[in-house]
Amino acid sequence: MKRYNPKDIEVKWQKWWDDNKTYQVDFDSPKTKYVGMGMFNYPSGAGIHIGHAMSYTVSDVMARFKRQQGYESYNPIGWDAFGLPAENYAIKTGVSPQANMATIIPGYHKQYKAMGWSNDWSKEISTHEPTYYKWTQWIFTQMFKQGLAYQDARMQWWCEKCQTVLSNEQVIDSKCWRHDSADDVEVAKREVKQWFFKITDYADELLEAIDDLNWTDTVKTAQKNWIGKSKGAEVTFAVDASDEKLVVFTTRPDTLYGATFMVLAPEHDLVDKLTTEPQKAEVSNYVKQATKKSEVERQASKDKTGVFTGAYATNPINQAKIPIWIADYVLVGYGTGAIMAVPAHDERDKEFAVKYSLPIIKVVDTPEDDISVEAKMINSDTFNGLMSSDAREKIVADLQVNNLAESKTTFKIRDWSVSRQRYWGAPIPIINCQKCDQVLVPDDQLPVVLPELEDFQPSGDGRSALARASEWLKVKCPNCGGDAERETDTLDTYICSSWYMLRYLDPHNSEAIFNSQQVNKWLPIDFYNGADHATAHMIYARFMTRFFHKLGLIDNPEPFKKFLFNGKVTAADGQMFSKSKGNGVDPLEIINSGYGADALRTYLMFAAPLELSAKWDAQGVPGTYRFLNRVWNIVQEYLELQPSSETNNDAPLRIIHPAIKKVTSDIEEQKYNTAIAAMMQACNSLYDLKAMSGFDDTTSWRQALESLVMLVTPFAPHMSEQLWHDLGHEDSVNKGHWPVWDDKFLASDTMTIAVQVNGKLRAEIEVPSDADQSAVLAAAKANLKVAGYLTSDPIKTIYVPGRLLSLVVRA
RNA sequence: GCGGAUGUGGUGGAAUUGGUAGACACGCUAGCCUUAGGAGCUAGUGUCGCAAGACGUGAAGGUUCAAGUCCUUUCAUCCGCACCA
Repeated sequence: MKRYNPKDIEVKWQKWWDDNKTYQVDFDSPKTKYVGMGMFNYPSGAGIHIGHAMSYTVSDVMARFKRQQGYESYNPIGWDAFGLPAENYAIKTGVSPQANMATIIPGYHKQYKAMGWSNDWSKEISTHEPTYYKWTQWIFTQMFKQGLAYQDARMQWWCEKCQTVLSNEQVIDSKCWRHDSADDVEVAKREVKQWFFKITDYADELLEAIDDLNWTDTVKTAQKNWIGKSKGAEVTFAVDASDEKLVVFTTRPDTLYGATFMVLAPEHDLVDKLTTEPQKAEVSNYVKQATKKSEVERQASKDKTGVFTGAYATNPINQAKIPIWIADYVLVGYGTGAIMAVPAHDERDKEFAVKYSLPIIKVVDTPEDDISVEAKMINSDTFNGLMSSDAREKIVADLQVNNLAESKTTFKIRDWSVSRQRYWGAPIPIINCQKCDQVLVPDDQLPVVLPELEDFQPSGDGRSALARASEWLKVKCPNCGGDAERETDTLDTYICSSWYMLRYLDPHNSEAIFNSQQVNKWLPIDFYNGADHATAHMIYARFMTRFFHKLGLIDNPEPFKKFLFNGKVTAADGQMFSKSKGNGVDPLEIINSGYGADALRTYLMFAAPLELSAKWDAQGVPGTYRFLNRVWNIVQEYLELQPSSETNNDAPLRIIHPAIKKVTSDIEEQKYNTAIAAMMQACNSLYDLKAMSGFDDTTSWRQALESLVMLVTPFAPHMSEQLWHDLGHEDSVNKGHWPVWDDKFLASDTMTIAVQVNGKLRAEIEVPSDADQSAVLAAAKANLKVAGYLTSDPIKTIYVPGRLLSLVVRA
């Protein structure tokens, strides 16, 4: 009998699929489209590890499943090639990132193909190719034209090692995400001119649309918190002995009578102007200290510190004079950078008031000052007795008459900082002209090609190595024709990865970013998964898609229909796989050791529910290997015996049809572990049946075995392709072959009913499937064991049809 | 601190959503078989107990004929966010 030997089979079918273009998608196909994909991969020298293998198999199974069901199913492939590691490697070795990618990416090809992923390689893209980043740059020009790209000097995180600014999410535990080991220093803030995309303009719609997304709740909540909408009001306070107005944001204008002092962020514009002469020294000292500290350092110690400015403000509601302080617990980037402090009803203000002996006035009559409880107003003049929610509206309305307040909504999300002072990225298509200021590179001159260099060290003045590419740098202003210089900043790689899914849908278009009609046909991405980036990347991709929607380029404002935030595979000790720890497991190791990709894929999908993270257990692969081996062997035995009896025995069908139903619905919901368990169970039952009655009834057996092969295909595509062909087929099982169950094979002749007496299981009885309650009851009473517990007639009888009979007797 | 999730045998995990807890695997034990193979087959494997039986889903209460599932309190672990006014 032919033995299961993955080594021979897998390579053979991988080649056959390539030759037959099995996974090549026809964008114009009349079939219903389906797109299943995992998150963009960043190609590093280390190659993929088991964690990647798990993630990409999840979407591959989905794409294969749909392809088998007859969809035109697309599993796209591409590389998020720009980014720091390749550049740092270039600085260290002198090997250009271009050359480096040219050797790294083929290694990925090898791994991806060995895993048996059904990618359409004819549509491969990479973000570092000018044919791609031409359009990344084009997006920048569109943002600029729409007023959504702007430059501004900001305090930015700066990593000394990277010589670049970092976004908030690239700062982890006060260290750079790339330099987070014990001997790396913490990042600090620096004022740098940065380009921003005005994602805040989209904050509201990005938030509103979340509820309708078919995504994991964790991700939806994380995005909501990230966007952080709060409704409140801006209230204007007059400043004593000054024309300046102090505007604060508050979510609780009803507590205005309880405002006993004001607090400005140390960076607030008015600090200098307001500070009185005697306080100047102390205030400037505090400001200096505060700005030197990183935001993370400030947050590390929650002790409230601050100093008095010497100035007073007038509360617009009751003309009370209250002192103005500065303190670093007020953040410059949120609201107006200034607050009215209501120590009676705010923990932070209270702590501050206690420390500096400032008055505390209670204005909402709540137990324990819990302001989230709805209660009546006190100490608030004419508003006393009102419910706080009513007072909230009334106070704003009253002040609004004199323009002293207005309803306002604020967001936590900040504009997206998109420029990086690095070489290995898409150059920002801007020309700086002394006369004309910032001028866009005209569309017909795109792409601005990244020049090849020999030295990749940042220039040291805060600019990238591009500042030394003098020939590239010098350019004529497209506006006035005078001498000008190119922008030396490049774009954040998050931009490259926020629109790639759209490019996948028209990857070779050289005339436009994509063809709208085609993208409209193929959007949204039906299935998307990944173990990271619940917020940043996923919000950016949504923002970008909405932007294209506004431009009229696409109909659908949301890119991803279904998003699965899957768990990670960690090392056996629970640690993350990482290059620095050197604990990565190369999938090729497992595959080449003889178990093959099919067993590895099946194990990874079987080990745990996908949203849970699982520990890598090398013992697990032999387990699924055994299962595949059993599927292989029973098919081979069937073929070898060439049975020819037609006995009308539908037993094999009664085993396989319930499995078809279960597997189909489980895969649809990405419950792969139970889908695989159901296949194992069916396979075991088929073995039992074979032991009992052999391959009785050839036709039923053939149907059962072919169905089993089809069911296994998404997980073990190579083995099942071989079996499919052994069973006499010449086409691919991977395309258009998914079994359909027939309800008539789901039911059996008898059913097992659990019988409980006084809530305890006492017996299981076998009754005909059509037995009604009285028949079941009679059968139960006839059961000796049950009868022994029935000391009297049941005073209560509960029957759950087909499952359980519960009898209650007096104790 | 806030938010989200998770807690079930020696291990990974099932459980039709209030209806037989431990499916399916891993591991382990015993036996069989052999063209000694990353084998295969048979039986067993929650705990206590010779058994009958009792107990058992982080802990403690509660509702119910019936609770892993619902309610109340509580503990632990993981992941986000973190002075957002």
